[in-house]
Amino acid sequence: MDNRYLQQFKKGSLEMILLSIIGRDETYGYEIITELNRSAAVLGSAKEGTVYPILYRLQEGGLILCRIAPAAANGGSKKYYSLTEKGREVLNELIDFWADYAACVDGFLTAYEEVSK
Amino acid sequence: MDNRYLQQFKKGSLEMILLSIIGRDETYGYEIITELNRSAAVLGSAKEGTVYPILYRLQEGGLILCRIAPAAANGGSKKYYSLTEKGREVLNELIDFWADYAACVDGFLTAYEEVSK
DNA sequence: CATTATACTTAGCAACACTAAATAGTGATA
DNA sequence: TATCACTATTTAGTGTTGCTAAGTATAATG
Repeated sequence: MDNRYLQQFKKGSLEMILLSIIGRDETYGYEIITELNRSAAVLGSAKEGTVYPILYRLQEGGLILCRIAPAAANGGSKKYYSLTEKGREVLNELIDFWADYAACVDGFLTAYEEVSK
Repeated sequence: MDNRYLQQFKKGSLEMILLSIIGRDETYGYEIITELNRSAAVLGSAKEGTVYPILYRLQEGGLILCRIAPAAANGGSKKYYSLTEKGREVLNELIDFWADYAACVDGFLTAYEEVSK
């Protein structure tokens, strides 16, 4: 299974996933990375160079906001992110849109399977 | 709803969708475009600059092969594409992978909805 | 003091969908 | 026959995204 497809599938949905994680409770980049690597093996291993730029982009777009916490035990200082009102609205729209989109894709795949079986 | 997300969601899955359409029956670029625009409104309007490069890429990778048909009534000559054995294998793997991937995404989204309701 | 773990930053790259325009053949219509 | 509409394909250039790979910085541990 070519790893290229995984990389492409992620596009767009990774941003939505980060919003949904932050929407559960405020969290920071490193924790998001470890969470993804622990509970989402199908996504492959999430890297810093992927996650942090998404966080900056979301902040830039006003979808999340940042609270800097002092350095905790054994580590650097954390940047806690939480959803803004706009972020929550966009996430809810994205969730609806994702459902439509996935249903559309499934439509093509089942149509293929109907014919090819 | 920012149109940007749609464009990103498509990445990777559009290639899979084209494979599934070709896998139903041999077809050509223009027909794929009209089919997408007719029955997949959620994908937005499919453009030539999107579909044809994917076809070339799939052919390059040995997933589909091409048969040139003479000009039909009222139109130019068509290039009919069909799945190769390799293409069928890859498509089947992609379908399985897509199911896992979509389930993973849905997992994050429902986890968010559990908390935020 | 070196190591380990935590936490964030960023320059450069590759892949993909899109924009936009072009080419070319066919049939109909005036 | 000149023009238009429709069919069908091609392709150069662009923007967004995730990844690679390297770096900075803090604090506990031994």
